[in-house]
Amino acid sequence: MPGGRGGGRGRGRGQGRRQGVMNFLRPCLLFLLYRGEGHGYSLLDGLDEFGFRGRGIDPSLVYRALREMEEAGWVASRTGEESQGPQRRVYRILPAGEQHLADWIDNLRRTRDEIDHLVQAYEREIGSR
Amino acid sequence: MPGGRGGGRGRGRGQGRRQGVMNFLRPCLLFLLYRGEGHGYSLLDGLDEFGFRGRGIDPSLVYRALREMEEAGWVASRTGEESQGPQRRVYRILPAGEQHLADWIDNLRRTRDEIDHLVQAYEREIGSR
DNA sequence: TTGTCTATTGACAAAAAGTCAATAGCACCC
DNA sequence: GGGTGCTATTGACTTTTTGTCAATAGACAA
Repeated sequence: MPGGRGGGRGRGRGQGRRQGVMNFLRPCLLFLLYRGEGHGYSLLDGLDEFGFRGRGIDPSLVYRALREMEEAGWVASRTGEESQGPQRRVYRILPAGEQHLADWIDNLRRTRDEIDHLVQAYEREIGSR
Repeated sequence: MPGGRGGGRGRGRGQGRRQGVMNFLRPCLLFLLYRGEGHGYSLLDGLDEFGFRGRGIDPSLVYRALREMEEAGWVASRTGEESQGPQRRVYRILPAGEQHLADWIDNLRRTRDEIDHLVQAYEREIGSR
């Protein structure tokens, strides 16, 4: 996603949107859950590995994504785990979510290859000038 | 862009949106113009190379993208070229557009690598189970 | 009580993307 | 001449996606 992986806050309300970032967020979250259950903020921290540096995304976006995936039946949650503040809502992946993740990874491979194709075509064009 | 590169028409008005597709469209168009000027429908056909199969995107989206890039100062157009129908509007890239394309390609490399990172992390996780 | 940190939810608003209508011009056929 | 099909472009309505920030809750410390 061109320009879609930048960090930092937007530039005011609704401007400078990083395109497709939520679209990458969901597979990242699903994968983190694949590795093990977690709650909102712990998953937010885990996103560091995928380019979302230093809580580089608004926490409410994480919660929205988790809620949507739960509504889709890919993950389930329970409340009750103690924390330093309010109780945590802990999410875990479901079999349907694992299947969806596998499909998503396939799509991501395809996407990666298509981006690569454009990059290489550009490099060839540059090299021939 | 997961699921965002599928072909074919959507499934009714506004449903089943292919996410981020316009976001990939613009660098593709800009690259095609980098290789040589063209008009709307010729560029639409040129997109075949990048996964937009068989005019796999609505022509009006191509024209919109071209218009926006012209407003941004990356490309310029002229009318007057004869066709089998109405006159064509032929687009060509400008120096600002070439610079923007170079930046965009850099971003795309980064995006490709970030997607690859997730894919590989998933494969490692699968392999260790 | 106030401040800070963890933790979650929600709603408004802007941006991005999709569909399809409308129009124009040429060639060909009946 | 009128109709059809193809090339070619523009536009507007609608839906979907994404970002910001407000609000609330609970624990702990000063």
